[in-house]
Amino acid sequence: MYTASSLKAELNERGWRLTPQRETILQIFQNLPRGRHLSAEDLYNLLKEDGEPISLSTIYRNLKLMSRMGILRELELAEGHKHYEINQPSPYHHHHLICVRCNKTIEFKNDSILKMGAKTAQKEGYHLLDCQLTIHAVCPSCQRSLLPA
Amino acid sequence: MYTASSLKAELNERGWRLTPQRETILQIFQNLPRGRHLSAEDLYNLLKEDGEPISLSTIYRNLKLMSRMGILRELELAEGHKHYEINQPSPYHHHHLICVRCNKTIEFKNDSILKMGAKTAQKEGYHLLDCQLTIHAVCPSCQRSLLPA
DNA sequence: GAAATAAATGGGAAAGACTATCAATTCTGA
DNA sequence: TCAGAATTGATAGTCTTTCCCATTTATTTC
Ligand SMILES: [Zn+2]
Ligand SMILES: [Zn+2]
Ligand SMILES: [Zn+2]
Ligand SMILES: [Zn+2]
Repeated sequence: MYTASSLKAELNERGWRLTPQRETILQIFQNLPRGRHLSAEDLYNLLKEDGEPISLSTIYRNLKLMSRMGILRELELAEGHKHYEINQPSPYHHHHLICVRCNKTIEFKNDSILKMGAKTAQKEGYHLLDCQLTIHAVCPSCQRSLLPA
Repeated sequence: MYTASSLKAELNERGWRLTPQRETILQIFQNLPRGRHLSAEDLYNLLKEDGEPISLSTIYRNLKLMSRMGILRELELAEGHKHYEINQPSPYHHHHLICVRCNKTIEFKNDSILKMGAKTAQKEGYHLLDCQLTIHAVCPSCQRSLLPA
């Protein structure tokens, strides 16, 4: 769990700075309910409605930065744009089962997957940032529908 | 392993057709060496060089279609565009360890992950198409480099 | 096998997500 | 307090992917 000051420490370590925008973004994701994922646009609109807008440029820049730091996870839950969520360790770490037709997403947990991922990264000398099992499938209701594709 | 006629059967089942373009695309992916992944543009150029060009529209349409059918896998190996490879069953099925800085990708196998994915999909009544463990990390040489971000 | 029906292709235009640029602002450390 | 460096915000630009539609091709029917 990041606090403003632990985020600051980690940023400073790399010669970067803690800004109000970065702190706000971190807080949003930390308080997001389980199973909620935000796109850049979602976050932009959410902040605008809350009366503390952040420019889209800054949002895109920081979503990428925080993903590269391992603070956020970058998810492909729908076509055309990415979604983000906070990257949590073992008891909260989870994966996604996605319907490729309607994008209905189910989260599920499995500790052994994270362990295997960490082991694989270590074996190759890679520094682990995120480990996600993504299952592409067709949900029950989309199976019943006779719509094409 | 798909043949032209098994692909035709599967297409016809859904009211679709086997075209020379679809057959060509399937062949390309089936003959691709291990560890090679193609973007839409890669495939377009490859076919053009081979003297049997297919339009970009058709390529995009069919990469999507064949992914939705479970014949191809849609991978996020680099930012900005997708990569595709043939979707193979258990002994050949594999996953990806990706450096988020230089996109160096290592493939690795793990049968238990596919089993877990299949089990999860089944439990929720989803029809499985693809199951991929994606590990985002920083490779050894990028760890040594002092470049920002 | 020819005609009718429906699906697929190709080409170009369009959409839409993301990035680059740069002047103005803000943070940090001397 | 001041200089140097990083960050922001606004906008223009890039680039992948989708849309549109006339033409072509595959399948079905007679
Ligand atoms: Zn999630
Ligand atoms: Zn669905
Ligand atoms: Zn692969
Ligand atoms: Zn690297």
